[in-house]
Amino acid sequence: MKGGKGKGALRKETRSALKPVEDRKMGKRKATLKDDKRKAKKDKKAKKDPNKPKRPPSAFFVFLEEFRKTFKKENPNVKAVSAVGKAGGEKWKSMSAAEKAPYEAKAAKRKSEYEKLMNAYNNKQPESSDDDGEEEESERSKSEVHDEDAEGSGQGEEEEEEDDEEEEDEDDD
DNA sequence: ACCATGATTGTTAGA
DNA sequence: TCTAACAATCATGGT
Repeated sequence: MKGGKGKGALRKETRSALKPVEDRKMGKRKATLKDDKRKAKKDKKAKKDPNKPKRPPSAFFVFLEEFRKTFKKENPNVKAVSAVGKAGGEKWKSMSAAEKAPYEAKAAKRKSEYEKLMNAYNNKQPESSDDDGEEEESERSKSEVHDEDAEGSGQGEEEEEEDDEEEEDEDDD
């Protein structure tokens, strides 16, 4: 019985309006970034968030990290970051879902950590303090960490088992 | 001297 | 629902 994946019937018609900006201009999406970044340093109002967790790298980035090494190794002459991006993106699309699976898995894990970090970050974030009152919240909350090696937490260090991969449904329509 | 940019795709959060 | 911007990287250029 392979009824295991009957859900494949109709994923979702919402696709109707999926990707309205598929080929949206790749122009600089961070145009304002420059302003923002600079402002952050210049303006104190834009408090810097040292604790602010950065967005977890997507499967593509995870793959890119490794790809970069290889690419640079075979192309030590190439110094343009865009070169790696292009080559990486091209190959990424060339990879099969199964191949990207391990990368996605890792990316998913990263996200888990991101959520956790976000939790701590949220904790630090003061509840909208009306005016520009810089309130240095003493973070003695999480500071009290003993040695909780008991671990148990699901997010333990998991050894990467590259050996056994779970090839799942490749969709055999 | 230092910061932003370029290019890739994915993901996340805000409007 | 949809949009926009950011995540890494690294040499180079502009101010």
